[in-house]
Amino acid sequence: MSMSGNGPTKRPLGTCFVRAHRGLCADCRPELPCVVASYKSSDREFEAGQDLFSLGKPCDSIYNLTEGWVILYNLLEDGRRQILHFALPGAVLGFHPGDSAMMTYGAQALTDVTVSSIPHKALLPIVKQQPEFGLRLAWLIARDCSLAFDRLTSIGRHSASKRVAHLLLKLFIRYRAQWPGNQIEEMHLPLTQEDIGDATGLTSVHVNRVLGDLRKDGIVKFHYRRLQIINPDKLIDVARIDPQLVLSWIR
Amino acid sequence: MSMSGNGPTKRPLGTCFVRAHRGLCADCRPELPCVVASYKSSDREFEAGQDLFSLGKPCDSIYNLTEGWVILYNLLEDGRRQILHFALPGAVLGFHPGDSAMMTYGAQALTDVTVSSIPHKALLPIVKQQPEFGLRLAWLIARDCSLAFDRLTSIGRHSASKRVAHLLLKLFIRYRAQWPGNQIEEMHLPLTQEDIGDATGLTSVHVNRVLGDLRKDGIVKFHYRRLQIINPDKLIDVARIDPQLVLSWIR
DNA sequence: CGCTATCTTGAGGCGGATCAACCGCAGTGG
DNA sequence: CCACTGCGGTTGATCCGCCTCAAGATAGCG
Repeated sequence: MSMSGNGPTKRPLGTCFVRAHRGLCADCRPELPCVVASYKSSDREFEAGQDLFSLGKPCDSIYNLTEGWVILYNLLEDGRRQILHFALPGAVLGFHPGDSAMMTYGAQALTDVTVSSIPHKALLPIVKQQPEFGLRLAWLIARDCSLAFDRLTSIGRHSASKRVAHLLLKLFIRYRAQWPGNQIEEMHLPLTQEDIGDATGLTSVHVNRVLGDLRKDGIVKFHYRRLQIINPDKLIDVARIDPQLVLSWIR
Repeated sequence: MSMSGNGPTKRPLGTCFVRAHRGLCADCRPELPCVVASYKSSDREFEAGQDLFSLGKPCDSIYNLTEGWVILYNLLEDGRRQILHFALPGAVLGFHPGDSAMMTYGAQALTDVTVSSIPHKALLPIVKQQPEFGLRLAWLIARDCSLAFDRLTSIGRHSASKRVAHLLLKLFIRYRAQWPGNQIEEMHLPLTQEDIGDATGLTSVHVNRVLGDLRKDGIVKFHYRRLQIINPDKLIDVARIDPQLVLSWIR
């Protein structure tokens, strides 16, 4: 279940095939020389459904996601789940506060996934050789933190339909940002309605009703992991996101 | 409204007066040489209620909080608010994704506050001189991110009383961690019930009822900004936090 | 073709929001 | 000294959004 075949139909030739994933590697931000090239990072692959690391267990490496979708999640003792974050290519995973501490959340591959891993022990040497690496790492983590704050506001203060709309819009924009210059209004979104519920703090039953409403209102269709944005303006309105801000994301 | 006079009554002499605030400065993690000493960071003060930076405006410096409490928050168009994070001494504020971008959240001083500020422009030179600085920065931000994930789970999946208990317990533990070796069960918590509501996604009315229940059950008392933990074990149970984990925090 | 995961739809209940008083207390100004 | 004001907390009545439980329907897959 890779991302291939799910992409947009018309895609500009040339650089756009090089995904702008903004990770730790060399092609991400040209103005900063890259480190990973000089450090022999080892690639790993995970199948959809596998855990990259697990809740309550130690994790001795950080992962730089190069292909696929990963969710970070928390489990409650009664089996319910809260999805904390959707990681897209470029994300850094597993940089935890405190060396060799237990992870306080898990990471599961939503699709087949490839990552390059760097042991925690290697971080200090890398940083000494390439000081910019540390800043870039901080920058990537700060972005994830900002996304977490965003979802905190959504879950804490918005109604069900706004939460779902917000989630879909954000994922759509983040996905699209990986293929700059590309105009799409449809994408493969590897989620079940249960996943959407776990991310928005709702039950899958209620997510289903909300999606039905959004479809009836001609805003979005989400059916069997295919997301279509029918009316972007309405979606932005329902998601309670500043249109100005959306423009700045799209660039 | 400084923190003085609010501290615990019996405090071990000696090192415990040096607050372990784990910030960017030299006394935070002895194993890593510090940077800020070599960079002439400028101190600033803010009064309680003032904004360190505001939602939708640019912010050209990062702040290292040295004294006081700061909240990060979001405002909705209808005037409601979501508190995203409580920053305690040692925290790094204003390191935003993307240089000179608009802040997507605001920061307000809950008490009188002192910070040392470092312009964004100075970060790259600092990192080049002291590479560990970048790692420490990333580490601090990752910790905040982890706390945000924690609250996401609480708000998304727990009942009102669990959310409130979770918040109070976390704040208590984080406050106490600043004074290691100190046994206290009472603290000055500079929050209103409205603040607690804005942090937990509840209304102040409902927070009031929940606090009443917690008081009746002999778990905690929170009255006019004074928090007393009556029954820590029960609180840990209600907050749905792994007792093992709590122990590891307390050390 | 049966099995399982996912989606769909309905009925009923509850947790927390909303609306609306009222209290206690600290200023503050006459 | 007391009236006035404002903030924060307290309490009650009512309402509604979302959860829960339950029973199909549909799609994907070996």
